[in-house]
Amino acid sequence: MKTNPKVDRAEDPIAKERLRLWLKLLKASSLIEDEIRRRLRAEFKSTLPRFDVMSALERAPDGLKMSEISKRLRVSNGNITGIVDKLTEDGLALRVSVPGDRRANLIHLTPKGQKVFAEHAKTHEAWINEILAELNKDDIEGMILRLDHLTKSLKE
Amino acid sequence: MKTNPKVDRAEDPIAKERLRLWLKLLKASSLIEDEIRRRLRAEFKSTLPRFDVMSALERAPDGLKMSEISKRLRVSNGNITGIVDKLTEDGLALRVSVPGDRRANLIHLTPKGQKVFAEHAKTHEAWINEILAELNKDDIEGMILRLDHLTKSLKE
DNA sequence: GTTAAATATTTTATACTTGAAATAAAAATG
DNA sequence: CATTTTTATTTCAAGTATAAAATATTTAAC
Repeated sequence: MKTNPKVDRAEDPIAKERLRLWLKLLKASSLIEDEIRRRLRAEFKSTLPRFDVMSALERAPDGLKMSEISKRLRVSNGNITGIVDKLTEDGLALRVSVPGDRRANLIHLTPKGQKVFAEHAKTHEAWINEILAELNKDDIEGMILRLDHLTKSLKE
Repeated sequence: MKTNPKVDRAEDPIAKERLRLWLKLLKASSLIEDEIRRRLRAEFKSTLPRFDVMSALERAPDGLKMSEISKRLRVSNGNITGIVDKLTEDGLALRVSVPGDRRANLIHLTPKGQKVFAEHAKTHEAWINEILAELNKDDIEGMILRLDHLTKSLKE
């Protein structure tokens, strides 16, 4: 059986390189993410989703609607319901009803939540600094440039 | 209250850059990963963990022990138990007992599993090629180099 | 060769995640 | 102003993930 290289083997060599890049990007990202999750659990008995929600709330002094949180973190509404429930049980967040719209709530960090998050955020930054310590300024700027390019191209 | 800039504000400017890099790395990686999960679900009614397990099995013609799968994918044993259970129910994988060690099993892809995975893998590669289409050879090689550097530094 | 240690896997409790369905309220349409 | 559509959120079922405990078996130590 004859094969026509133009058709049967038409794979770009560059397609394989793109796949290789993706696998390496995923691996690096997962290694770091797993380590952060591990430390959040061990040091603070917390989790990355909780950290992410608190981080979003921290930057919104007037509170955020549930749908706004899920939009910013790109996760489902139902997911946010559960995480905010837990934060509320732990006294870290509050649902405040919106006058004039009985469907919605504005979620706020409590003062305790602000205090807890401030500590977590500070430690988190130190962890990342430690984990990425081997990267110098050129490495960092080089990667940021290319990641910006990539992320921009992903949004269409 | 006087502050001493050498102590109170001792943050490296580079620490902030490392954090910025991490957030961008995580974002790019999550965007791609979410898209792949979405397509696996929509096109194949499958999931990324199932794809990953089948991919590991495909490269091991003699089968893999449960512990070997979880080691390669860096996930817990219990997790692999559940995924292999599902693959087995669907007729895609098999547990084969190891003569001389009644604790262990070797997990294999069935012929159906091989066929299904071959199709998924081919499509997956095309998706990545499409998703990363904007990246040229220089971008790709530049990122691969830096990611290799990063991943290497993460393993100590 | 019995006891102790290590290995292989499963089970359990808890948490995260999604998409889809359900509920409720507000806004738009006719 | 009654009906439809949109918006906001929760609930649900199913799958994914972990750490820790439980089982079972093998290997090592004495």
